[in-house]
Amino acid sequence: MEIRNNREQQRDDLRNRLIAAAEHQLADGGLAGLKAREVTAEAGCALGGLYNAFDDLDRLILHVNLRTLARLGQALRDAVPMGAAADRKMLALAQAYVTFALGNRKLWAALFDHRLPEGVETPDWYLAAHSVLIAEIAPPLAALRPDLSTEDLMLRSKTLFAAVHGVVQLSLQGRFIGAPLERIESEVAALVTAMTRGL
Amino acid sequence: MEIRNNREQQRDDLRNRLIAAAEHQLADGGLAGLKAREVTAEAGCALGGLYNAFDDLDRLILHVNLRTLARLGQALRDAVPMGAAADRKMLALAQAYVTFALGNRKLWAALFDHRLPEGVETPDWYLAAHSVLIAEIAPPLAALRPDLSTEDLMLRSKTLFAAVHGVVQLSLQGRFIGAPLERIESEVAALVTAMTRGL
DNA sequence: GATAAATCTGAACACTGTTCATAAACAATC
DNA sequence: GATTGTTTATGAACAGTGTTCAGATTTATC
Repeated sequence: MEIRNNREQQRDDLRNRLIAAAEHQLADGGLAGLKAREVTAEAGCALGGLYNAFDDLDRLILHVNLRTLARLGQALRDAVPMGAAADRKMLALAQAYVTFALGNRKLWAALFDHRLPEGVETPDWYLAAHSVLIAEIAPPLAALRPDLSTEDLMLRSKTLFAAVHGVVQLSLQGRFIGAPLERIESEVAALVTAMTRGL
Repeated sequence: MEIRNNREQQRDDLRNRLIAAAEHQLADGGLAGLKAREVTAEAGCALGGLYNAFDDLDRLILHVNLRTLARLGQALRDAVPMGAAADRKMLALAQAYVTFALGNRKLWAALFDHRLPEGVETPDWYLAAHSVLIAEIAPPLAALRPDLSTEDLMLRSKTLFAAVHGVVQLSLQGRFIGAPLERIESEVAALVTAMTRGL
């Protein structure tokens, strides 16, 4: 039988409550607003309970980010118009990324602002979860750039993502040299068009 | 006479010693490694002295970043080859940016990782200091893209910087979807070339 | 029910940034 | 050069963190 005994159920329950509470606090107050005491209060357990369920606050944040990445991945997959031309797909992906960032600002920021302490290496399952960021880019890019080898295609997909991300990030930061919000989409579109144009 | 009395001299001395100490700690251990007690110890003053010289640690970090921006601005200005074609100038600028980031990783990271607490608005002098990031881009871009209006030219300069920055940042972060270090320069070059190609 | 193992609890700890009463140093005036 | 008022320096104390851990509680197994 696969009866998960009460222990495991409660353990998973608590973990999920903690993740949900942390997600809530993170979406509200950003990384700086995430407090162990507030999270455990909202999750309905004692302060120490957090450290039975997770190694530390950083690991809990990683799990929140995991959820955010899953939602972002879904949004990107949903955004690709079936049967459309490759350049249309690319533009749709970029726009979906902008839309997600704008609609989930604090959680999206946590994805890129959070840092593990020096010397602590990122778990593999967390690294792997980031593949959603470029998974949808490679296929249409391959159609637009048949001159690229598989390896170069992967690299260029990462570069294209990073470039779009940079524009969105500096713009949403809103303090330095980013584009004003109402022009992000058009600037990103120009960037994507330039990068996907063949030789 | 412009005899700056002893008070002002000592005050400026202390401020400079604090900035230098903070820069040192920041270059060593990043933002997370900057501690008020270590900084004041290295600067040779009591803990409270920091709060006579600066409002708080955040403001001290802003002053360190100001220095970093000045050095970065100088590096970028030095990188533009006089009399070269505009596209060469653009590539030289991008490469200089990569080189600076690689050679000043923690201080460069502090430029973009540091956040003021919510509700505290960034001082104008700090915002203004960021103009060095795009100052050298606009002139060669104007030559390459005579079709752009002055306003669009500024916006596109920011976008181009942000795109290059995104690639460098995600690569140096080294954990997600960035290019491997040895390929950053070529990817950035491809990005710049694509973005500066005229219509 | 008895026993052993896992889990929960929250007081205590270590380490932060920041404040503030007090002391010291300085500048101005006579 | 003594007096006086102002500025600056000091570091103990404070408030807010994340994290630990000995003891209490719950759960699973026999």
